[in-house]
Amino acid sequence: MVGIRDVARLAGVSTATVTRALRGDPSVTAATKAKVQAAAVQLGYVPSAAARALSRGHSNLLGLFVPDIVNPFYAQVAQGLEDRAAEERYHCVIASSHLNREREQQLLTSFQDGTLAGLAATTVGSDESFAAALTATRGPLVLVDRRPRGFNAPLVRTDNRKVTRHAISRLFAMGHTRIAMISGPREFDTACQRLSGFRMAYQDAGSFLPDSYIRHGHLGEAGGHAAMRELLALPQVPTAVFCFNNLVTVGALTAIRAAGLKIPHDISVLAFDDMSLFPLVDPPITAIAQPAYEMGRAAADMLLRRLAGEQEVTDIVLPATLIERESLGPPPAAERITPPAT
Amino acid sequence: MVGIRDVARLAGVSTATVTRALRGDPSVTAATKAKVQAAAVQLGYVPSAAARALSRGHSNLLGLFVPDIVNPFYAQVAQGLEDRAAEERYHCVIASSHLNREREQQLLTSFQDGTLAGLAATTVGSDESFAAALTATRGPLVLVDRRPRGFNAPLVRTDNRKVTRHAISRLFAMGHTRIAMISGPREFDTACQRLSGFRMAYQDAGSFLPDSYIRHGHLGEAGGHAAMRELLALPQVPTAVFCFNNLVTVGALTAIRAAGLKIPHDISVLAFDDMSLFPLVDPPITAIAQPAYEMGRAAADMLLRRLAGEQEVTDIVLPATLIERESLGPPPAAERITPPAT
DNA sequence: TTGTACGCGTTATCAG
DNA sequence: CTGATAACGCGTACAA
Repeated sequence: MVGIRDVARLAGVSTATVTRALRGDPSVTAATKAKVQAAAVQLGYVPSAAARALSRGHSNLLGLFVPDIVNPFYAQVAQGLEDRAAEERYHCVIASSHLNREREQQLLTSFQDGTLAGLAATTVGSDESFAAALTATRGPLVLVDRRPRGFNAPLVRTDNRKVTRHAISRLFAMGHTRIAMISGPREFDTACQRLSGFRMAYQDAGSFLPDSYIRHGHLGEAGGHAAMRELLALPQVPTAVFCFNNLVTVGALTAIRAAGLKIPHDISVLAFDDMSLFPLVDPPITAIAQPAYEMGRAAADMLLRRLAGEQEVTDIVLPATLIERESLGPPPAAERITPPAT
Repeated sequence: MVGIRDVARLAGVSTATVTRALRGDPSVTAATKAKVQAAAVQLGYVPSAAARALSRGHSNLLGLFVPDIVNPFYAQVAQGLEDRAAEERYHCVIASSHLNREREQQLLTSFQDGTLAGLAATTVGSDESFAAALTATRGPLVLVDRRPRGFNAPLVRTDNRKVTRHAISRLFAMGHTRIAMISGPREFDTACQRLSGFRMAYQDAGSFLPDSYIRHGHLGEAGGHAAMRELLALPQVPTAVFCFNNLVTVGALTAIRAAGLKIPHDISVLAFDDMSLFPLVDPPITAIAQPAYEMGRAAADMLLRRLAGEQEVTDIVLPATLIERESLGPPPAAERITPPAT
């Protein structure tokens, strides 16, 4: 283990000078700097991260807590975060909570030990103890995608309501009157916002929205699948579905296929969150794409700024865009003739 | 910042006892242990990760270097690694190299500073300096998926040759005689192994394999796309294609679609690496699925074992499985009548 | 069983 | 511009 003292000795200077020289401190003669650097490379000296962290008071690690790194949306957020962090010589600790409270708590604890200089998180926990743990943290905190109740950390998100309203209006424009939504848990502000946009589109169209067309609390492929089955079992089957997120969409798609229905001929499908394979799906899926990568970058940026001393870090809202493919079409002919009861 | 001394004071013991009590050392009275724990929770004491790492000589962080965390294959590896690591209270630092040598070197340096206790990596670098850097590392190293030349670290991989040979034989059994392969870089041992299995299947079938049916050095969606276009421009268009990996498959699929060809009617497609959306693609893609999650777990396990003092850690080969869907079919009728010109 | 005291490798303060 | 030295917070021989 070659340490800073070895370098200092070889270069004929003090350890303090070594630090300064290596950090490029302007108050060091070019000559000394050269000597030190030469000694450092000759010895293959690399400063100890642990010692540095202990001395400086914080590490060069940014944390990212997400529900599931396998979900491409979060993987992209991670990529954005990492790329931005790398620019500042930071690295990323990525952890998946699987939407599990215990795991989240456990992760939080490991953050309290100062392993991380800052944390970007998409959490599910909204209970008191959780919020307390998250707030009583060592470094800056940034929320990604959604903000659970009781948190006041800055958030980076997309304009859920606006895009949703816009996208759903397209469906109405195509002649649909019976559009359903498979929504997420009521506690998710994202679910609320998307639902809000959905409702606004209904109002804009002057249509009536039966409660049964909104399936709350569905998450993941299984949730999407179950919700879609419920929807298909309704007396008045909807002619279009709006899915809360990518996984829910996949589940819904599977259910529709299992039921032997054709998209968009029998039913139209609109997804929130795009996926790289959506263009190749049968049929290509029309989706609302969130700028996941940019969200990750923005989160890292906010963290970095706070780490650099900046106090005023506020929410940032990024635009999502509707990517039109082929899963949206006019409602089935029969439906156009027989308007829905009620 | 509440430190160990505060806890010691409140509990009326020494710092040494605090450490021992908290670590569950058997040489501590149940009574003292209780006192200490009470004091610790009362004060909300959390040991500093940096101080601990400095003192113990290594952190509780495992590193994972992959080409691209957005690639679902690596995301699954990451998930497996993290899950296994979490069992041992380790966390994961994940970094994407984007197959970029410079970035890999940079990442390597940050590993040399002791940030990581161990490293699992899927690297591209095979040059001398890179190997040297990777070997002159602080903690144990495990290779995932492939081993570049010059490395002697243990590897966790799948039996590429065997599955490939098996899968390709299915194609021959269906009547194909003109099967092409879009392969990866020649330096990748994975490419060599899959190519080897491919060739063996050709031998088993007693068929002749023209050089033009093997496209070397293709990677990513762009690579797959380009290679597929070349294949489609051949005088004797192949009746089936085997794609090196998931991204290459996507690119090939896009090219086939752009050419207006139907799968499997006009051409059959076999993918290496499964993807969650393959069942929904038009048509559902038949793929060779690698146990990515298990590979990640295995890698973490090997690292953990070495960290626990075990010396004998050897390669581990996991089985891959062929998942049959609908992208494989008999060759076009015309082809069955007119055998390929040598 | 428990306490004392030192080491881990840097950084940063404060003289010079 | 450079050097000596005190933290940083924990783990652990060694002693009691």
